[in-house]
Amino acid sequence: MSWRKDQGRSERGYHHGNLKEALLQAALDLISQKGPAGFTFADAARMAGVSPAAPYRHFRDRDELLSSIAQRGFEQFESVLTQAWDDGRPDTVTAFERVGKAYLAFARNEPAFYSAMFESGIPVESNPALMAASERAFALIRAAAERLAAMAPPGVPRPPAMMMALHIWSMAHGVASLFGRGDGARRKLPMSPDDLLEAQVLIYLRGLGFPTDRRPSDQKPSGPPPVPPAGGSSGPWGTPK
Amino acid sequence: MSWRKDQGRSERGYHHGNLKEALLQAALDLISQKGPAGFTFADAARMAGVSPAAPYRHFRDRDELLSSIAQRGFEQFESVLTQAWDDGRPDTVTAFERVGKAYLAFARNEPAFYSAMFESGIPVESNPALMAASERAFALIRAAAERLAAMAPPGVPRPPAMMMALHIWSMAHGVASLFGRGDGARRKLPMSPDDLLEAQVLIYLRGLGFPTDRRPSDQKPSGPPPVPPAGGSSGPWGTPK
DNA sequence: AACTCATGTAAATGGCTTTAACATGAGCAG
DNA sequence: CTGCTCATGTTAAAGCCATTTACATGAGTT
Repeated sequence: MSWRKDQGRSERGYHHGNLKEALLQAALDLISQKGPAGFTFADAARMAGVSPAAPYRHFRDRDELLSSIAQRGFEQFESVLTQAWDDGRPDTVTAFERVGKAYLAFARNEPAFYSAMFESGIPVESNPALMAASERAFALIRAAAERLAAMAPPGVPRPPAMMMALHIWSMAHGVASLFGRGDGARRKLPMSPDDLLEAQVLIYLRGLGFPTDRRPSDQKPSGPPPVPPAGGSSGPWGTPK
Repeated sequence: MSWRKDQGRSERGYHHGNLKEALLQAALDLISQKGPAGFTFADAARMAGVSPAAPYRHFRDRDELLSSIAQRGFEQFESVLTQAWDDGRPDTVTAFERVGKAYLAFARNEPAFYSAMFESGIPVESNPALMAASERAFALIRAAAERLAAMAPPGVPRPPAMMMALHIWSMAHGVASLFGRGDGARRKLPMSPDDLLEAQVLIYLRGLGFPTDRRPSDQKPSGPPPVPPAGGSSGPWGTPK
């Protein structure tokens, strides 16, 4: 299977054979190097070994390529989050935290995707497919929030799952975009972005009345844990770790 | 005072007289219209009524102009937050919420500044003046967090103010950049960004053990309010408002 | 073998960025 | 008032991009 164009160099007939993929990959590389702004259509073409006009056979324009990348990004994002969620196993809170870490890991490991998705300035709502992909990703977060909300302690008004989902997303996105980028993060922190987010989410959940000492105590809100006395000896922020 | 170049039109000698300011203003307009990416140096020059090369007498290049704008943005930002904080009057929690609203208002009303500050891709750390301005703005948030932390309920480990500040900033930035932009916000919400953030912060503070029923009960943690039973009848999210 | 259509290329247009050489005129020295 | 000088503008030009149009290639089909 190595007979076709090997590395876009000399060996390649008139036709590339897989240009669309090559362009997406090239763009991804370029974006991770120079940001979504620095990326140029011509560069991607050059990197794929074709003329500057060739990409137009596969993408209406530069923005469409960017949109495609963002869309793929959302798809991978959804996939990654779904795996992390693992349908709430072994228990809802643990799984939820895993999702948070997966979120940050994605932002860190796939800065190109992440910036295409959230910082490229492309109008998400203008592209139905893109928006659908985006919503599928968010749906995972919402589903997880739903499960969390369902195990809210009894006797208190149950928090709207949608609101929780939006809050969680905001926290994750806030941490990721302020501190968690692979690009050598913008600012110095007293703790890792992962820890920062984890503490934040735990505090938030505690604020909703959830027990946050994480045990497989799921599905069993029988013993009324009304509210953990707000910080035993193991708060969400340990001693200077 | 209206004799000088009035609107960059015909009446203007060889020299503009105030080009630097005019360029900054023009860039600001352009960015708010087309985003930090769509903004072009040449456009700004045109808008100011000068040749495309003129701006180079005032800014090394396009990026320096962007940095200048970001810096001014941070300065205004700091000013706005400082006013909102009002040194914690009438009480810490109220003032704190005002800061949150001011944060979102800034992002909404000054999208050009906000995107130059957080989404233009300019490396903050490379420009000392810019970074300093950024840190002064953050210092305000940290100072407020410090005050909040100081009034933490007794008997529980006091949360690190720095961590709180980072958390609050993440929440505000997360909400602002996901939902709170003037550009017709990216997604539909069941509640306003302001309410979303307020609820989030309240839940978070409650998670830290703070009383969140907001009264001028400051400075007076005498009557031990250990923890409000996590959601009386007035949770941070009212009935569908 | 001839056809056709997707996929590439070449060349041209129009912008933008940036630089270099030149022009203006505002402020200051005499 | 007369000149000088330097900050501030202008023109012109090089080099890069995006995008379009006309043309070329060749893979798959008939």
